[in-house]
Amino acid sequence: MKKQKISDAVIHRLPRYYRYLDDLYNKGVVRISSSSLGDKMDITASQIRQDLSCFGEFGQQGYGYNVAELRAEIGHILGIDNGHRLIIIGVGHLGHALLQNFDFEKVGFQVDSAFDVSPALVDTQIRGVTIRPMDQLAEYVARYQPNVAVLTVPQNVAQPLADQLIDLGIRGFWNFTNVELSTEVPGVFFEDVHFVDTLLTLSYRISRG
Amino acid sequence: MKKQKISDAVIHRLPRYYRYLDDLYNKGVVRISSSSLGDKMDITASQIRQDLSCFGEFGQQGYGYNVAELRAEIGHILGIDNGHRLIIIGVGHLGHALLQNFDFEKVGFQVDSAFDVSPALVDTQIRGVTIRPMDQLAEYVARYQPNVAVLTVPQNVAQPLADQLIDLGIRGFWNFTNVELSTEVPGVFFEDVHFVDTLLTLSYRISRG
DNA sequence: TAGATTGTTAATCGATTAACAATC
DNA sequence: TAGATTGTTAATCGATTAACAATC
Repeated sequence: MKKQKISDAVIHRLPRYYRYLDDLYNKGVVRISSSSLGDKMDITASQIRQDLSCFGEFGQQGYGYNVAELRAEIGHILGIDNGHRLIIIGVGHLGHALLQNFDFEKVGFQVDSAFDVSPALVDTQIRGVTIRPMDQLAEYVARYQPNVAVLTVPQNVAQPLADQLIDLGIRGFWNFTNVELSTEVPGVFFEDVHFVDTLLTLSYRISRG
Repeated sequence: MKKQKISDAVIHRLPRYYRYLDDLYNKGVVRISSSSLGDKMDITASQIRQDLSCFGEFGQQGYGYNVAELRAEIGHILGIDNGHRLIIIGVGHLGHALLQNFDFEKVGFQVDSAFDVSPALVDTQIRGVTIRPMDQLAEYVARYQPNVAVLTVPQNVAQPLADQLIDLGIRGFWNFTNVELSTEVPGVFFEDVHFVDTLLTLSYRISRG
């Protein structure tokens, strides 16, 4: 096992490994070799072994990898068992879609609460999560200390809101607004989901492909 | 200008360039140099110039780039002016969110129609787009020949639906289901939006950061 | 045991950065 | 003109692939 900085390229492949292993696991597959996993995922066996070697030794010569075990190991590397607690800010159509359909528990996140400005939504529940008014946000975060916030709010309020939440202790942002967020505070991470970028990539490919 | 295969790394930076240039354009900025754009975007001036050189010469020595012009050029490279026409399949919370909030026109896509199985939704309109029943999908696509489909449907129907739509002429898929789609047919492109992957990346970072 | 497959080192390939002549 | 900044070539850096000894 090499102990060094993990490259972004490797980090971005980890969730994909996890998805494939989870799928194999659910199908009851017991073992898999790097080469057959590579075939499925359309990458080289070498790359899989090289990637995994950043984190430890999970296989066995002549056998390959135990699916359940490797799935659990990668889940652990990804922090799935770290008990993250999150809040959803903005329960418009998108926030609603996430609350209703996204399986947060499966990837180790507990949804503590949701917040919205709309009086019609406040005090209603979606899938057991209570929607609270925005003006209770600061107090709530200060008291219950969730560590992640999902931002499904209008663009213009995103950065000031993030700044406020960072002060209150939020350390991760799953950002669905179309602006890139940033902060000077160390140890805070943003994951920006830019819908526009992926649609434009598609546009590029069908235009030139 | 080098004429060769454009790498994925470059392609994935193009939408981000476009976003920044669009922002500068809207702010009325007239010119920008590769170094000041690099500062804003937190990448090197060299990389910007190298990337752009794949597609042509858009700057001027001693001056830099004209913002409006470069924005238009990159938009053109991305195929924004190609008159893409798309349909949305599945008008649950997510499909609804896209229909209601996403500015398709701004990136060169016209929303022709939407489809859903729910009788309650059929024949209603969202932002001027009529929702049609799923059993009219094949006939509609065959007749009106849209080229892109947005998939916001349950996982298990995604691949067979995609296969059917490819037969009918769809060439690009903006796929929001959590499965990776594929096809043998050449010239068909999938852009998978894996929410799970980005949330897991965030989990990794806050767990180790 | 023999065959299969790992983890790791070395080789290759590609992407990023630096440098600079050309020139607006 | 002098200063600024491009487009491009060369140098560097990092990521992917290949190869193979170790070993289950």
